[in-house]
Amino acid sequence: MRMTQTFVPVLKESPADAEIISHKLALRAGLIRQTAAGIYAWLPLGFRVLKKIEAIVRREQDRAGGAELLMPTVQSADLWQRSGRYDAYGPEMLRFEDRHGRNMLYGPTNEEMLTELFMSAAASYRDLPKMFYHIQWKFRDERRPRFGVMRGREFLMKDAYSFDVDEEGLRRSYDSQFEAYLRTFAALGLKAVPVRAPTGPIGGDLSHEFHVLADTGESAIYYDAALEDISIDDPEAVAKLSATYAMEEEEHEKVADCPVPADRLLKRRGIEVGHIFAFGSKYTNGMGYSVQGRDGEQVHPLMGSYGIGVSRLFGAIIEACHDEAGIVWPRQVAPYQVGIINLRQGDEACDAACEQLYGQLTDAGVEALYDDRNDRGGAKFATMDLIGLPWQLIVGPKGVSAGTIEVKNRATGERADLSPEDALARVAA
RNA sequence: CGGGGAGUAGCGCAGCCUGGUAGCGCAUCUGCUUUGGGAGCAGAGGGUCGCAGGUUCGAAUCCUGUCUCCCCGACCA
Repeated sequence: MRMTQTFVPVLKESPADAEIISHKLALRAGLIRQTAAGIYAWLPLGFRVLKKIEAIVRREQDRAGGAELLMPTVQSADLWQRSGRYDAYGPEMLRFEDRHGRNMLYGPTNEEMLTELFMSAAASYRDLPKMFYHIQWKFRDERRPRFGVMRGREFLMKDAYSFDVDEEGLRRSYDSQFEAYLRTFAALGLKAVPVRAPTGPIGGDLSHEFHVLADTGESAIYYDAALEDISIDDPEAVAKLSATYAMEEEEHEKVADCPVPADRLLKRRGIEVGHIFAFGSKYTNGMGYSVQGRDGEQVHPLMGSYGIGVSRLFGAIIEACHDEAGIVWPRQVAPYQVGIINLRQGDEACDAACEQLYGQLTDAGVEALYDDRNDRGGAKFATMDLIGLPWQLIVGPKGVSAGTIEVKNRATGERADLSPEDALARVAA
């Protein structure tokens, strides 16, 4: 993509609305624009990142045996009245009427809908187990939206729902999501800590929150340093991790005797990006759904639900991956892998060198953003650092006449003057 | 929802107290000079001062109402 064809409205100064670094950078780098409190438009660059995050989440859900479907954003109130949550949910639920005066709502979650969809067609234990997921926009009318897309009212969420006949099955489903979460966050280039969570009003006895470590994170978490040594490739990783101490500050303070020796107890800040629950028969029982079991009796399937805040991850990644100059995208989610900076737009040799690089990268399937604007070098450097693509190819008259391209690694700052061939090989690796 | 703050050009802000028809920096446009880390000079364009009432000869400025946004707190992916 050429800079002159896309739309990357970068800002030198942070809009006064933004408070935290990820929000400021997302606005300054031209990734998002706020359109109302807690509601954002995703501009071309930001949208590419969001789609990449979503793709990684999807890949790991598929790997875990999830069946993807897509439920609507707008739901009817009846459904929620049947589960009893229409009144219980409170003003966080956005409610409205359609033209016929029917009560509708913009879905804050889909437990009711999915339960009804599946259970109305499942009659036997043979239909189980099942794991469904969808990635859809949701709306929760937060009292106070803040932190940009990390705490928006409209947000993109992956939510999965499992149905099992017995506790062992539920545990297997839960663990498969647990593992999928570990894989997802690792694939995004993030360090995430699974924290045992209080189950609260949802009930059940099994719940974990996943926190991405970032110095500016909202919550403090305490955990056993041993946790960092557990590899995701260890077949026992889930069991080991769930057995390792990790608690949010508030819960940690309630623990009388912390089982972790002081020298191994770490305190870090984190951003909650995922939450998984095993809540059993709450909905199937409440909504009167059962299947026929092996012995002929009717049983209420046991459910779990598993959420990942996809748009929140967007903010969390920036929060975890930036420096003074701007964003430093992990390769896996970068909107483009390579930025080409033409220092002398209009100079025949520079233009030709850039066009050739751009063409070769594109042909090789390497996503490249070519800054072909008629700007000065300084402005292009600042823009490229701000938007944080992993690699920069810097093309100037000196290098071109010497037959070299400067390659800069955004994360390390490392630079090298290479031949065009070597430069391409370097960034395509 | 309680407490606090803000709406003036695309962005950041001043002007308001002490009414007289709007200004600064960045950005934008034109020209010239520049060109390896957000260029210089000269010129130019752009604002119903959130909205609605009211007071006044006259309102960005004073009064009333209203809408929106932000921050702190309690709750959440």
